[in-house]
Amino acid sequence: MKEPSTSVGSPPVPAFLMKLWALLEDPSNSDVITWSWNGQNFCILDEQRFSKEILPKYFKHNNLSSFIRQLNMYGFRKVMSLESGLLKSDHGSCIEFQHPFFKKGKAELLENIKRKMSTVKSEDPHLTQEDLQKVVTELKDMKEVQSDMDTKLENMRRENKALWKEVSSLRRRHTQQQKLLSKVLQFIMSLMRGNIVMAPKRKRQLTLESTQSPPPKYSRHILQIPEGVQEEVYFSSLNPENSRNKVLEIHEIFSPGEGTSEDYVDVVEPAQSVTVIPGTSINPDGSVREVTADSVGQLESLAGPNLNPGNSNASNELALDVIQANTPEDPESVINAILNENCTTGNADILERDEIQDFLSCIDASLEELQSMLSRKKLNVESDVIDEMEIQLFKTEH
Amino acid sequence: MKEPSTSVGSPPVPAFLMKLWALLEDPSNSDVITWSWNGQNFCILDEQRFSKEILPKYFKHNNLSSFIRQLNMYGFRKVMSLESGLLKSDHGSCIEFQHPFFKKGKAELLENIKRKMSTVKSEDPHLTQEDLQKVVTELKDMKEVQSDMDTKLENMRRENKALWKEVSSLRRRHTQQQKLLSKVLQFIMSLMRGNIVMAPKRKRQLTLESTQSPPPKYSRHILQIPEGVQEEVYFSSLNPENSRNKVLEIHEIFSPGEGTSEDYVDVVEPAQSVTVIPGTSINPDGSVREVTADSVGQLESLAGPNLNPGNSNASNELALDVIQANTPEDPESVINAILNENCTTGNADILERDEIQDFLSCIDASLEELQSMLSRKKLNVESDVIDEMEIQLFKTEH
Amino acid sequence: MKEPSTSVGSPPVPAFLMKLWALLEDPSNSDVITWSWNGQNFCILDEQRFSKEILPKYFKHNNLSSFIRQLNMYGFRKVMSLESGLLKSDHGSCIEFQHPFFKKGKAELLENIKRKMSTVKSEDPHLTQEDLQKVVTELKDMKEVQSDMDTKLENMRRENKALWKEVSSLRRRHTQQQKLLSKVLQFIMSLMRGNIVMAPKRKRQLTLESTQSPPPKYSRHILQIPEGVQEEVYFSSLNPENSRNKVLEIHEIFSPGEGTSEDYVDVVEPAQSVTVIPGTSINPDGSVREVTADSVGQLESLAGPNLNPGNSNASNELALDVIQANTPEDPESVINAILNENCTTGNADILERDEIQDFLSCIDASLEELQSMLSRKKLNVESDVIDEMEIQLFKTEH
DNA sequence: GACGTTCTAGAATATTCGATA
DNA sequence: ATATCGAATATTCTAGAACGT
Repeated sequence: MKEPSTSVGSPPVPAFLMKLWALLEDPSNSDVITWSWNGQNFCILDEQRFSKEILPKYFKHNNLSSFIRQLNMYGFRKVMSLESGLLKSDHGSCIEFQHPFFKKGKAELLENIKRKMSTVKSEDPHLTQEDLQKVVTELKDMKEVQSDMDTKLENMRRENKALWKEVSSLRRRHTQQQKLLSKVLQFIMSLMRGNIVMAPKRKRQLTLESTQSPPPKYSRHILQIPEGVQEEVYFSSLNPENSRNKVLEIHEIFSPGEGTSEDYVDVVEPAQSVTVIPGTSINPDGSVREVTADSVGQLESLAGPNLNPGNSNASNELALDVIQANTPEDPESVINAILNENCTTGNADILERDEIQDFLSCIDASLEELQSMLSRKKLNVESDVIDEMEIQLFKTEH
Repeated sequence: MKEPSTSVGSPPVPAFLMKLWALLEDPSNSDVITWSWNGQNFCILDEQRFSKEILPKYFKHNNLSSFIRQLNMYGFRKVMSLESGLLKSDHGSCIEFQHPFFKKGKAELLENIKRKMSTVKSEDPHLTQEDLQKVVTELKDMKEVQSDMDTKLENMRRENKALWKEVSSLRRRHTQQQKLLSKVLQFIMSLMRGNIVMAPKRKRQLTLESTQSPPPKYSRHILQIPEGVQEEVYFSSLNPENSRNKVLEIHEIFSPGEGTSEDYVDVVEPAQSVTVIPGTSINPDGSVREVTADSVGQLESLAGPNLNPGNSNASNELALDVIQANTPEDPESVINAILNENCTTGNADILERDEIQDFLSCIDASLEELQSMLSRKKLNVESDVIDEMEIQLFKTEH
Repeated sequence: MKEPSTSVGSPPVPAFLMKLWALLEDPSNSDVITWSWNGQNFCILDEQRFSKEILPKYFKHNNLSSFIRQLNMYGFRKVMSLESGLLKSDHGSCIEFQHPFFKKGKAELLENIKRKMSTVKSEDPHLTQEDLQKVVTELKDMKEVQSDMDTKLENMRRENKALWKEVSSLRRRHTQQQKLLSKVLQFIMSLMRGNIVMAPKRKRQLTLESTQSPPPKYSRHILQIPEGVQEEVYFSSLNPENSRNKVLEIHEIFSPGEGTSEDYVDVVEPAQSVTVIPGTSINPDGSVREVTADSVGQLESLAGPNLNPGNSNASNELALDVIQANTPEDPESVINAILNENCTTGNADILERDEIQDFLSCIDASLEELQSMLSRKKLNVESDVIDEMEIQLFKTEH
């Protein structure tokens, strides 16, 4: 008959299991406790005698409950018999237990039977309550924190709205300033030229293509001006190819009838008001509206205000259109466009190039005129010229 | 002998207690189970007989353990006897139990004995524990997330501070630039007029107060320039309709093709320089300080230091004051003011007025001086001068 | 005949079901309780005998109601027979029950029969459970809130990036504009000086190095201009102290008394254009890239492409270098630098110096050239023309 | 610290009673 | 009135925990 080994090398089988095994193997106990008929389980046939006679021989007690406790501790389970719940089942009290690794004749399985661990986990249910309280407290704290953060966020959103508005305003003003500056430049240049051109005979010469003088050496020189020098851009507007009439146009521009300055804002605004605020957009009319991520608003470009005077005035709009075309409905992409837009490339260069060209040709023209003029005589500013000017002014202001 | 009542009115005493009481009161059981010597506890003298003979007579089972379970359920405790630890005390196995409200002869106390609640809560403690663990884990995660977000927020706050400062700086510079530009314009205008006035015969008239000619219509007239039309202020005087000189060029400048009127806003814009940062304000001197929502700080304007020269130095302050007056202590409202501020209205006009005044008086003064100067000598612009000028331009662009 | 197994691995079938099954399988009970004709249900044929004879053999009671209670507990339902509506059909009182998983011969279905849960729970665990549920719900809510906030944050980050880029662009353009303006001023100045200096006697003096006359007071004067007063730089050359014309006015304008350098910063400002965005930096070329707090990137300046014409093209780089030197690797500190940057100090002076030098030399050169040019021809502006203009002006201002 | 003994508690099912629809 | 259910108690089996070895 196989005996469970307590040899070294293998984990020692607990004493209880060894005793239980021995207890069952002892034929002298077979009328009190024995394997079940198929050797799968074991049965305590006489509870009374077992506890009072057998148990003390193997253990330090005579309590069936203690024995059962041990069985449970090692994972044994009671086998429910049909007659378990009988009202008058006085005698057939067969207490049957079972364990997957406790089978008759299979002593080698015993080492698989593990005692349940001490379950050292303090007072779970009790602590749970305390912990839950802590959790609730923390939750409350976190909620406050969240609330604070949300407030901060909202404040920053407002800040940013204001910032965008401010930047938009700055941009607008800058554009206008730029235009003003351009005008001053033009004015200065025309003044110079004007003084020259003013000569009665010279008027004709303003037509660009019709000069007989040698092409301006200067212009050649000017052409060598390194690009990237934006300043030159602005001068481009100075050189109307054949400017003779311009004035009329200006006139219109400057006299919007009532001419309250605010009127200009509106009229103007649409064109440059291209500003995009993520989460916020500034409408063409200057009003700010929110653009939630969810309700994607319309894209708007940051494309700077066009200062393009003269003929190159469409360049910025162009750039804008490009962006808008790409992302007509997606603010995200607009933002991305802004963020990814290479400032050193793209429209800037284009503009610059154009402007430079413009500028240079302007200067060429001016020089040409100057040359031709100067070649003949001094400049005389004649009264009729002024006359014309004033008349012009008068009209426009109306 | 008193019998525990099951009468109405008082909470019914559980069957177990009634049975236990009856069981102890029955003298026929006294050799198996009985009150202790002092009537404070009760003892099971013969475990075997008790479970197999007595119990079935009172309960639906014959298990001592079930009986003990009930005792425990009602709060009874086992009384540890001295011989409990003895190994061979098989016979004196007196199982003794006790309960504060279970005393011999005190049946009225029985109703104080409460069965322990069912504690049936499915898998509450177990699942609760697991769930609570999950909750705690999530809480920790969320805390980290919160922390991260807070950091991000703080960074953005700093960013925005810098942004505001930057924008403030830009605005300030823009304003100054604008002023500079205005002055240039003034200068140009006065120059032009100066040149004109230079005419020998006309000199007189330019002196404002000391002319025999009609009183200075100009100054008077100038003052009548319609407000709000700043551009016209600056340039209107320059371009008489039919003038063939300057005007031409200027003309071009002013007509950037499509000629959106937006260009004009800028000139007026300076008035807008009142900006407030929520949570952050930029002091007039450019320093940034924090304004928490709690400790509402004072609103302050981004309006750069006023460089207003001459008499119009109060214009910016004016605009600022307006806003501050409205919202002297509430940054929120200031932000709102910015956001809702109607770009086409407001202080702009005020400023304009001032600026115009300023401008006009400046011009007046300039003219005066020019007159007096010019009265002595005459300016001659020679053609080669122009030449040089262009050369000069070329050089600088290098 | 199949017997319901109590083997391991499968959830144990409750005793009640086992007993019920055994009870029905026992032919000795067939006259009291049995399967229905089709094996779908089972019937209690004799209520009396069933409860009083059969039940006690299987259960701890003899109450039909208790048995039925158990049936209900396990989901059995009574089958309403046709005679159910009959008034006195006591004899054929066939009590029939049914369960979808309780079918004759289908013992394997028994394990699908589940007892209804106890439903009752004590207060403590119950509340704990509810509380935990609340906590879990709150946690979920908070997570959503967090997610929302994170989204908002991200949007704002993008916004700010765009803002920074925009501001950078504005700054760049402003700087360029400023330079343009400076040139205009220079030009005007040289023009003026030309005009004035044009006076035969004055020419000599303008030549800087080669004059026999007293050294150019202008240049000297200019050099003496207190630093930090940039405005004066630009114009100082214009107004030799005693010049009585325009220049004076301009002068005043540009020197706002105390003349803290900050006022001039703007003119000079380009140097300050070093701005760093926490979490985001704008490269010199204007592109924006992210700078995480972790991987601290390099500070970079917003300083637009340097448009510095002439010799002063290094000014911007200079300023940038200064800041970078201070905080070569720490974006935080850069931000701080921006925030704490004293607008009235620092690099501005440096730049100014350079610019001034540049400017002055430019002007000197211009003057020289102008002188030499003007010495040859003269421009005559005739008075009557001027007259007309002024009249015109008067009119237009209407 | 693992194991053993004991007492008590947990948990599921079982039994009973009464409420409810 | 019946069928189902709620709830308290009861019974059983298993687990927790204290204490000792």
